[in-house]
Amino acid sequence: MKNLNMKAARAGKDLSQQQLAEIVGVSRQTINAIEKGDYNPTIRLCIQICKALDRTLDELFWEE
Amino acid sequence: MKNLNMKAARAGKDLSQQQLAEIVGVSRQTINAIEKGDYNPTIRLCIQICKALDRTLDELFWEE
DNA sequence: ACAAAATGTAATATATAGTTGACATAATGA
DNA sequence: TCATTATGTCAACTATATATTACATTTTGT
Repeated sequence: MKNLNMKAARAGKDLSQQQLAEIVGVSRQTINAIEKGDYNPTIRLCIQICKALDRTLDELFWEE
Repeated sequence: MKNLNMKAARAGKDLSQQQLAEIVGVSRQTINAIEKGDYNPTIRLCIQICKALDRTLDELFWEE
């Protein structure tokens, strides 16, 4: 399922997928795939993304 | 680094590594490795573990 | 309308998450 | 003390997260 929280938080920081990818040290495609929701990143990458976007794990990655 | 929060939460539910592994559908070695801290589980597994232990991602997996 | 940037999406390759089986030691209870 | 269960750890395997390259489409600014 799509990660719209992450997309919104990234937009709120005015970062492109490319820019976020560079900050957290992964490829643009990885960021794209996570937002698109068709895969399952590692917790360390999630934590990196949270720190880059000033959000918590629960805010960006929790799902019921 | 060791995940003592997870170890404590599991103890609080009186579950063995084996039992938790069965609940979340991974091997006992995987649970052991996560608690021992020498690797990087996927977010979906983290969420499964959180649900099994009635904790949130931030409570069990956030790290400064 | 045009150009540039951002995003979506393949295919192939590599690193590593997670499995399986096995064995050793530590902890627990009868 | 003895048997059982829980935990730690290793080696070899399989599945999948992530990289790289490439190209198409959509968005944005002028």
